[in-house]
Amino acid sequence: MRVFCRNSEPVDFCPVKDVFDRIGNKWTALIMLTLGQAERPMRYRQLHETIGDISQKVLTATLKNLQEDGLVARQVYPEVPPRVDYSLTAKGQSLLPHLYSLAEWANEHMRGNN
Amino acid sequence: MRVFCRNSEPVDFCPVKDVFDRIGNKWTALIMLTLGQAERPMRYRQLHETIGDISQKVLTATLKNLQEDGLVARQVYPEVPPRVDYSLTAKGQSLLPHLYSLAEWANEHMRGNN
DNA sequence: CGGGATCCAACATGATACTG
DNA sequence: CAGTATCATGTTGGATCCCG
Repeated sequence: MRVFCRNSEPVDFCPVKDVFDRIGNKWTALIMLTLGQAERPMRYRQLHETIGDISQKVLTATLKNLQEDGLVARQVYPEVPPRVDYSLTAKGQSLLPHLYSLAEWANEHMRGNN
Repeated sequence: MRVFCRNSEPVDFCPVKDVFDRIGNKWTALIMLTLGQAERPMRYRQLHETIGDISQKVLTATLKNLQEDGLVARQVYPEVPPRVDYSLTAKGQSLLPHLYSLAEWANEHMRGNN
């Protein structure tokens, strides 16, 4: 099965391009790994503090995209103050091993030249 | 081995973030897969025609980055008209399987929602 | 607490024309 | 042929303030 595309045969879907379009931004992969490593769902603030440098706006937007892609589940509790939990969906978990192996590759081959 | 990072322990190197910083742009992964699938080195124009939509400027810049990261080798032949061949280095080839598995994941999980 | 709204700087990408 | 130079535009990410 061809997972990339050529110009000669016009395609509607180019797996390698599309997946990087989705998860190739600055924070997506790190957010997913962070959620994947937690045993339980994480609250918004917990996620924000764990990741660290990310701005509220971008964290919120990235989580929203992940939710739309079906990779992350968002659970709202009708409490005051509000509480929102985030966790990986089954689909999100299925992506995790690939992110890990990429990260491991980087750990072995990219130290020092960054 | 931890391949992602936390804010609590300041790190100089965050594999998952850094690898996506490098190969997470619009064309890098597709270029690598294209080079990886060819048996022989590819000329600049050949690469350009195979990829299709990419502009000259971006193709040149991306190849330059790949070269600086040691993922792609650039061979110049002192001919007229000039001839330049591109191929994956061993390091570049070692990344290939991870790109493939990501693309395969996309092929199975992302069709239709793009 | 978990955002939304706004404004802005930086960067990535693209179109076009030109060149050794 | 394989680029470079320039200009224009789109997109991303961040800072700040505000709100239920």
